[in-house]
Amino acid sequence: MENIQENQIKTQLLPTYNPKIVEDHWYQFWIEHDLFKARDQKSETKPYSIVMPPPNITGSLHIGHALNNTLQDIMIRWKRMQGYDVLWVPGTDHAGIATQNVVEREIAKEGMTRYDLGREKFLERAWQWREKYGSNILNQLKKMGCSCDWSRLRFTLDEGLSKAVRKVFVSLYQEGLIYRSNYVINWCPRCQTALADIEVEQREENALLYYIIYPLKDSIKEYIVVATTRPETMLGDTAIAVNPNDKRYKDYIGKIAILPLVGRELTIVADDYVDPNFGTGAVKITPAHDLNDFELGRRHHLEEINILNDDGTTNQNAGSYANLSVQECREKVLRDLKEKGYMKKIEEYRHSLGHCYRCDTVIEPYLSQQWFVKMANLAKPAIEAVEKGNTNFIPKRWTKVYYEWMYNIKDWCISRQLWWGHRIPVWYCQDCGEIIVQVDDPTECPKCHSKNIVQDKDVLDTWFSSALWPFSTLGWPDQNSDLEKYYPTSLLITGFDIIFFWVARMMMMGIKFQEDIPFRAVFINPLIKDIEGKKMSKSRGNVIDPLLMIDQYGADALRMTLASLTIQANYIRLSKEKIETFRNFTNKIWNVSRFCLTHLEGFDPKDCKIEDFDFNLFDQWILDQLNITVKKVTEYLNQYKFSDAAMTIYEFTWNYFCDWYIELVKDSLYRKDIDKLEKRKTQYVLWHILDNILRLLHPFMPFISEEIWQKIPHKELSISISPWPEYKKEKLKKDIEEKVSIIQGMIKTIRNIKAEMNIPLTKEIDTHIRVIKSAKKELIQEYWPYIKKLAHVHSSIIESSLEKPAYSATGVLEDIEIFVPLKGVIDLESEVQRLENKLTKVEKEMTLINKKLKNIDFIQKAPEDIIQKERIKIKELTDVWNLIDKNLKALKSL
RNA sequence: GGGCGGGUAGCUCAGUUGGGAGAGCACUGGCUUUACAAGCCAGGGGUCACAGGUUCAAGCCCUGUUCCGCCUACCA
Repeated sequence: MENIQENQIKTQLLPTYNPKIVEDHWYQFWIEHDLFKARDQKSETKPYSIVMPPPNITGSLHIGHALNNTLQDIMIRWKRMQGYDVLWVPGTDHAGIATQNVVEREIAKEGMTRYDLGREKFLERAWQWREKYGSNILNQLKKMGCSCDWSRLRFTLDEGLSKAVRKVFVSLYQEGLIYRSNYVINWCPRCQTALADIEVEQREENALLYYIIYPLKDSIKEYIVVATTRPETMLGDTAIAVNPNDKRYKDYIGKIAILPLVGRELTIVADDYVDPNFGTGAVKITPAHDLNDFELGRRHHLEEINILNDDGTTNQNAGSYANLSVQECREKVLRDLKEKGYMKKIEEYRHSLGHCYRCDTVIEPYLSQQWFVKMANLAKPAIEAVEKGNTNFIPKRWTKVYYEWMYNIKDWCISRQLWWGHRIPVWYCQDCGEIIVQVDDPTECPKCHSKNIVQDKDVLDTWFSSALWPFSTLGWPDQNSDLEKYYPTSLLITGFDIIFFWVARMMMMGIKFQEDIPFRAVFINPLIKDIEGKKMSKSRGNVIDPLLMIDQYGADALRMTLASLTIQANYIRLSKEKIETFRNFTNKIWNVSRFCLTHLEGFDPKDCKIEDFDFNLFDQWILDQLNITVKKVTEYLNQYKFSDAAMTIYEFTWNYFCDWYIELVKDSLYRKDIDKLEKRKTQYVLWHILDNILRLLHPFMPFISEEIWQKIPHKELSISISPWPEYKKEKLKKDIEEKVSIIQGMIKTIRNIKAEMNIPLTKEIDTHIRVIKSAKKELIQEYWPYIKKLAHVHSSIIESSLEKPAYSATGVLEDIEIFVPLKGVIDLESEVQRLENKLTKVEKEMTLINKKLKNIDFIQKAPEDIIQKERIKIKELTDVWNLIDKNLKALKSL
């Protein structure tokens, strides 16, 4: 607390806002006072909960995290201010492959592989690494101002979460929804593990299509030609397939072909899978290295020959081609085929190739024994939940993406040949062959009581534990009040790239194990690209580092920028310049607050009786505008329109409060002879508006709003637990806005004349104002001091009838004429030109409206109020035109 | 092949039910106006991709065309 006060003295007078001496202090303050902590089951308060998409422990905060967590924090802080019992669960993900890669690289520096260390020692190293670096990203989130409940921090490999993983696995296994099978899966030879389909990135590449001659047995002349992009896989061929309706090959079906270089006999089979129009219409079949071939092989009971080792080199099944990398093997096979005359031709070809999403290595389809989850039945209720609207995607179009994947869902390969992760809770009895699947580690085989049991070597896909995140983090499977109170969570915010990986799987697991959806809404935030629309990447050198931006501009500026960009699109473009805009905004807030603070000296809202105050036109106007702003911002946040919400506050603060209200009240604030009550009233409005701006701003810009709010009179300990401004439904006085707009119009018109006549704004001038309507005349007279001040006018005549001074410039506002006598100063020609330009503008508008009004169909068919509007418009424009024209003629006759 | 998103000011983008084209940045001119030059004041700038249709009225609804981006699919 002392620190903070010292700090306030330091910052009080600085003319520019310095986030560096403010941000850490307030974060510490919030933490010290437990302001981010959710209540508990005893609290009756309505809950609002979000579970954070857990960043990888290997990760460092990038701009995508910054956006995602800013949006969550906005919602969380907003709901907290609205009085909800708010819970934002933070946590990290153990990231199987990524972490293992990092630790392997580390021990490689010591000249070792993980196999040198052994599983146990390797895992020790991995945990050490995690202890040392695994919280980096969480500390970076604190820099962002994220108001997570750190007392509920979770990690996917925690004891509790691991228990949840085991319980889910065992339960799904017992239900027959998890099974073990030999299947062609995606194999990353570098990571040496299986990958799920969606972990493979397809990319189009230039390749070659090789046409290879396969001779027929018992025939010297006849042969069959097959086309392939992966010639080395021929070593695992066990058949050739043709389409049964392909006349060209009718006589070949059932015959035997000889595999070149190897000599293996291949049956020629008929199958509908083969497209007669592609290649030669004949396909080599390699069941162990191609999914389609595998399935065809099963239909025709073909032999499955695996020619690869786990590391992607060829095994003994490749014969004389053994112990080569795929590339080396391909080269050797091609060389030999050409040499021996088996290569018919080679064509250039473009096709898509799978790459590992973690290390980009080319994926090999690979036959191996893996664990799978049966998805179809799990998907069904998860689809229904969205169809019924129990869970809503925002923007809505993402529902289609979700459905598309869910309808075509395939079984999920969940075993990974890694060491870092949740080890599969399956044990095999070495004596009787029993398979033991249970939550707790067994000590003996339940069937034969042998102690000779070994656990499955594999670990589970990281996403398997992530899928449980919304309930495992809340304490499941332990009976626990958090789960009861905060599940289903209120909202999930994430990127569209993990709708399949994560959102869909959480939906399925949540519904399966909690019998309820995991979240009521899913907001899909856009992905950030650079200003040219290119993806940010280290190799391109176009990354914007959020921590650097915080250092340069402050966390608030970054957050507000990100919020202001968050429209409901797929991509948004970010640049430093955009952040600068909002850094400037923080400075604007800082300075208007400095202004307010100097005028709030000695002010205490407790001394105020609002009934005693006589709010003038501008007071009422700014209070109304604030009220409208509160309504808009609240509605926008309700609809997750972050950009609109942010920009509405921005506009009110800058364009209404700073540009107009502050300027309008300055005079009375500086006046020495001001009435005490009058002064207190003005102070009250200043305080009230500023206080509300800060509270509206707090979810977006938590630091600066707290810093300033603590300096103005306030009740609560922190702005973060002060109430969100409420919209007051009372009818606004209709004429207030109209009156203010006339006064603003007068000021702007005079300023415009000055600017266009090259007169400095601050040069005092005289004006003659002709205003016929007495109500308007009185209005202008009443508020003349304000117009005089803001437009820098020296003296004025305001009459319903007066002569236009001969040598003068003219401004027209509706039916009001403003003359600025400029004898000796005015350049007649340029004033004529100026008025003519204005006339042209008005004429253009009039033409459009006249066209409408002359259209009989319009008069007959358009609604009355629309027609009326147009008539009023044309009347006003005509008046303005006449006035300008009259003055123009007068000028010309001089 | 299938699907989705988008083409509005020089740039980045708003524009909810059809009814006077907006913002930020950039640009131009002026300003030592006592909170702020990270500022203040004033201003210029758009055939709303193209073609057709519905309508009294279309940036918005419908059809077609075109260009860009993304996702997805087992054509070897």
